[in-house]
Amino acid sequence: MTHMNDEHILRNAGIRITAVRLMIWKQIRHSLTGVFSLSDLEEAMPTVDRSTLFRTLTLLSEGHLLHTVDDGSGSQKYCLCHHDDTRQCKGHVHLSCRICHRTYCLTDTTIPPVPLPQGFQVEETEYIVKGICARCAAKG
Amino acid sequence: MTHMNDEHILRNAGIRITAVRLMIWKQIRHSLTGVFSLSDLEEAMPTVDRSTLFRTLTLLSEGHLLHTVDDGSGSQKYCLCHHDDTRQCKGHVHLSCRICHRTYCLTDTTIPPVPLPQGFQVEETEYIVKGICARCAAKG
DNA sequence: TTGTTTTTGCAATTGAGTTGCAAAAAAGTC
DNA sequence: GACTTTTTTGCAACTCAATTGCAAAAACAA
Repeated sequence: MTHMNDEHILRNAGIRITAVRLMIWKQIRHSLTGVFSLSDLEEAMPTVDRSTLFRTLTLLSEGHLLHTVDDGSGSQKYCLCHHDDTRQCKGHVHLSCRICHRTYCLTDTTIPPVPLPQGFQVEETEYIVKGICARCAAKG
Repeated sequence: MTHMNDEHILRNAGIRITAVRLMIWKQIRHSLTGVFSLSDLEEAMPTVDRSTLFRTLTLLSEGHLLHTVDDGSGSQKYCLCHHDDTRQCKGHVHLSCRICHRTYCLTDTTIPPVPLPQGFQVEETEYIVKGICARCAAKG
């Protein structure tokens, strides 16, 4: 966790500041919890155009302020990094709920390695547990 | 592996036989290797309509003759089961190549378990290693 | 056969992601 | 500050895979 303010964080990631970008970043950092999709963000910020949101998410990901999560739902998800830089926080397990379609980060559960065939160059590993989350299971 | 013929396999899975379904099943069983997408199947069988292929894939999956693979590419993949029933062969690791977009099944590499939070009901687990496959790495 | 149900092919729709382009905003220059 | 250049934004349009409604064709049943 950092004590930098939002402007500093963006600038530090090499992202030029604009009113819209700052607004989007603040929304993500302060209001969206856990893993979210472009649609979630769109819903939270109906005044900003989808393409702008999309481009900003891409920018934030490239700046390593967000990381992308493939939860197997077919739609790209994003996740705020708990470190200053996503490169320090990759490789943890995600839970994906079939009922509420929420995806949860198990930030502290790192992905156990497996033996891989010779010659395959690993870039990224996803470990997704699909099922029913505690909240939905409780409801019935 | 089974010594049943194709008709028997389908009937056994509770799928009614039609000429088209049999043709699709034979194509998958005898000609498509590894993990494939609807588009791959479409390409291999241009005379059959995409919606029919799609509905048949769904049917085969529901009958546990195929299993679905989320390789994070955004498009659904399918994989022929090496057992008679997909329920016996879930939970192995997949490799996904960023260059050729092929997905490989590591049939014998089971997914190592991780500790999960109380209350989450697991239904399925995906372990996907993304990167560059040996073939593409060799090319350059 | 004839009538009923299921399956298929076509066309259309959905939904997420993505792009081209002109207007608006920001940055740079005098 | 005024003017020019560059970047960003919003709109509309497009792509691509998945999915559905519906009428015709095929399979099944009596």
